[in-house]
Amino acid sequence: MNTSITTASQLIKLVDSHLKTAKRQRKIPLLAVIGPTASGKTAFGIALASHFNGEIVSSDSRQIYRGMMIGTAQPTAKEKAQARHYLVDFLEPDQPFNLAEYQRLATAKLQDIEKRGKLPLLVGGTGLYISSITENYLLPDSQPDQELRLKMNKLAEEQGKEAVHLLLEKLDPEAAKRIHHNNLRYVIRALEIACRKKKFSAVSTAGQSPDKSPEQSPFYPLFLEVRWPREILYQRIEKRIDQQMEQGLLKEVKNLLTKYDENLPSISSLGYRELGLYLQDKITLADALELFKKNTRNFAKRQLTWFRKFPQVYSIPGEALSEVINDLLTVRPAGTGKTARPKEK
RNA sequence: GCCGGGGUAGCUCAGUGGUAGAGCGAAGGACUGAAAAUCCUUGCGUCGCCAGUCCGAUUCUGGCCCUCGGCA
Repeated sequence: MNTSITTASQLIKLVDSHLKTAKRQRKIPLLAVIGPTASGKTAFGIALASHFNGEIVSSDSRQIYRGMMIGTAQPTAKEKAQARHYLVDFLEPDQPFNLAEYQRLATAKLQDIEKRGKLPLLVGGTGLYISSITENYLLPDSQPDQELRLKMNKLAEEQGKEAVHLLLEKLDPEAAKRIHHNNLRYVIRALEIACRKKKFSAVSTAGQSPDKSPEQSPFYPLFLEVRWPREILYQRIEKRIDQQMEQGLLKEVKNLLTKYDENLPSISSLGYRELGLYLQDKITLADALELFKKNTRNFAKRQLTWFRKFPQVYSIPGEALSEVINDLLTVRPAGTGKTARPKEK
């Protein structure tokens, strides 16, 4: 289901009623601002936070890294002054990070915000991270195993990806059926889980598909999606990349590459990878920018695919966004906290 | 104006007397510990226009239009 919201008053009404329902259900209300890259989530999130007395937890897998402010479009200092942000700009680019850790950190932060009487917001475009919170993923008890990953990657190189998939077929036929043999990354992860289950077979539920339990989630999310016509979105992506270049993205990338390995997940983010190719003289700057833009468009498309599966989403047409933001920021007289959520108990 | 190359999918091009394909792009999809990652699926388009030959032409012939290169 999908409903369109075009004015601030509609939005305020919607949020107020959502807060009431959450209270009735004894859950923590959560505003989840979603949308593809360059759709305007950051500004929208800040306006919501400011209007509803909220604080923002990022659900962006790349804004977590330090020293990557331009390329990942982290909130600026000015924006951070308008609303508190968490899980942004806090991790060195060579530090490992993963879904489980995100889920743990984000959950704790969101709960903490609520305890302090503020409204928690989740703002960002990483579908997997969002879902892990809003759908309450129950992650399998299986740590990443770097040694196994290396071994399996080597096996794939020597004997082909099918060889690795064949291994999975023996250990977990169900998972093997679900995962395409070319998707080496997924196959290896499934092997990690399968090996773990084998060791602790007493408690395993073999071959079960991944689990979630939204009913038992502590949160009651309201999805707000910023939506643009496809062509306009692509124009915005192009424009933003040009702006990032003007802000000195090339210098930022250069700086990171002198310190870090180009194969790190952080450094292989959009823009960093393409500009890295240019800095290594492998392609021209014009080609790098074109590739950067194309890859970003493709990424936006994947994000949209992910968001389509959320059951109930309220969409704000991009054309109406700036007025909504403006109204959110002006409706509430500054400092009175008049429309702030009343604290229960 | 003359000589030559070419006009086929959004782009670059391959190809055949029985109405066509590859790469790129694009679109759609999957996704539970690397996720801005990783992976899967999808190609009827007046084969430049008009006429002729032929059972049949995108493929051959003629004319026209357009385009690129060379010479003027």
